Amino acid sequence: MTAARASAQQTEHSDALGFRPLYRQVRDTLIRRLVDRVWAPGAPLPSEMQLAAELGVSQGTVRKALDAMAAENMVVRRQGRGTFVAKHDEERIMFQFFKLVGDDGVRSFPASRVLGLSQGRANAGEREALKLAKDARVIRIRRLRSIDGAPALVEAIALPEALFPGLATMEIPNNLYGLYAMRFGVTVASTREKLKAVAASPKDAEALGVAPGTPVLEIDRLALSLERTPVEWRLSLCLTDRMHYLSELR
Amino acid sequence: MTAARASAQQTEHSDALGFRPLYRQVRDTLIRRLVDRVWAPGAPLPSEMQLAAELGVSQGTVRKALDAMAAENMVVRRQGRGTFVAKHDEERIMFQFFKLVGDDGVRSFPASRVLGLSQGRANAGEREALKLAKDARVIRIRRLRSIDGAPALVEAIALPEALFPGLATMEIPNNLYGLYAMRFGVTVASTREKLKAVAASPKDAEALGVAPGTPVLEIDRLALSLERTPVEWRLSLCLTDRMHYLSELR
DNA sequence: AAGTGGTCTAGACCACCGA
DNA sequence: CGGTGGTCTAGACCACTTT
Repeated sequence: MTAARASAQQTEHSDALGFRPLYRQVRDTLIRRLVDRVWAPGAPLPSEMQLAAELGVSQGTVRKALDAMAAENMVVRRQGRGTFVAKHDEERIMFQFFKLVGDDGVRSFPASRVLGLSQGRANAGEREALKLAKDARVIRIRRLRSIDGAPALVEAIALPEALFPGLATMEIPNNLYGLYAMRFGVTVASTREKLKAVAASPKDAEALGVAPGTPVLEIDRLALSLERTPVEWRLSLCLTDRMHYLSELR
Repeated sequence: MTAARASAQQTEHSDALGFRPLYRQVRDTLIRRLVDRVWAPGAPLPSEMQLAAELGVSQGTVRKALDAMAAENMVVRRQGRGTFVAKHDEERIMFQFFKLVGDDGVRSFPASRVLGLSQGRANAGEREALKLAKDARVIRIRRLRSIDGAPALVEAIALPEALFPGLATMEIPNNLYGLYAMRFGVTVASTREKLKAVAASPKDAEALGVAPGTPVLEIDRLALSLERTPVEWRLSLCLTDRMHYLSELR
């Protein structure tokens, strides 16, 4: 984006249908750079003044773009220090994507134990959820997660193999989203969760150490990248006798 | 807030600890007026220019306050028309507070049938949830809600009697939040929901037409007013065989 | 045409941070 | 102290809606 941009924007203004404000174009340009890893997670972006000069817009316009990105948790702004690319550290995941809270109000991030790991052709459900082609392959992970040693949930995770080459041979960390970001350049920007109450199957009940048929909270989660493409499909079954899923609506 | 305000704000700027930006003070002033029903739900607020002149600040500051309130769903802004006080019509409730969606992706607002209505001293749970004094009284409503004639959920609702005098003698509409707003001047601005999977009790199972012990989704919802005081406590038990609770996270 | 909110700019000053 | 983001102002122009 150069000085020519500003006038290009003028013509876009005149367009009958597609009108995109300047700050939105700036936002999209910056998101593009985040996707392209121009700046690493945790690194500071150039200052508002520098970006404004480079992109040929006013500081106020850059500010509005950055404010929008901060509202979407893509960057973090710190007064007096700068604007930083959001990181996927445990704390962020815990508060942004992990909604399970102990009934005492304390949030605990559960430890994980991998129960199984496999690869293969995506089945119909996986293709549907992850929007994959007919012959695409997936990596599957099954984990048991515990809090204070007590089983809390079992997870079945499906990943497009194309996005995560070699993941199956790696050590699987507790914080998967950090791994996706660090090793594969994939940023989880949003999730869509469908919740149901179901009866635990014999297999899941055994893993969780409860009787088959025990009511468990099923969380069907699809994770999307910055570009809004499906990145991970995760089916979790949670024991909710000592914890709950917290949802705050405004 | 008059011209004197602007200088008062200057001194607040100098305060070591309590620093409140001008736009936030404007926002709080306007929220106060919403609470006091200076403008009815659905009515237009004065234009930005008029508010700016009246409050002795610039139009840009009023704009920032109104933008913040729009982000909190307190007002609705419409280009070329004006800024309006948010209404509690069915559509808004459906998309803002009602997160149950059919598995086919279609949202249906369930019809209601009142199963019971009573009044009395608040029990320990009700006092705790609604932050009531020891001898406070509550109104209790029990409803069965159905979609296409099929039972979908049972609700147990508790309301502080002090906030809703005479409600117990009224016709109970399907959209309770609209009633709270219209007849009692109480606006539900946000909710906090705790979700669990539980086994249906014999009583609830009978109401829902399922076998006792069937897994149901329990939604423990506390509704807060604009001033963030508890207004309603609602315990819902939902059948999730054909629907789910949708949660989108960014 | 008039009035509304939406965008964009430019400049001033303030609060916060680290060197 | 200098640099960062945060607030506030003022004015111009644009897009949308109603008259």
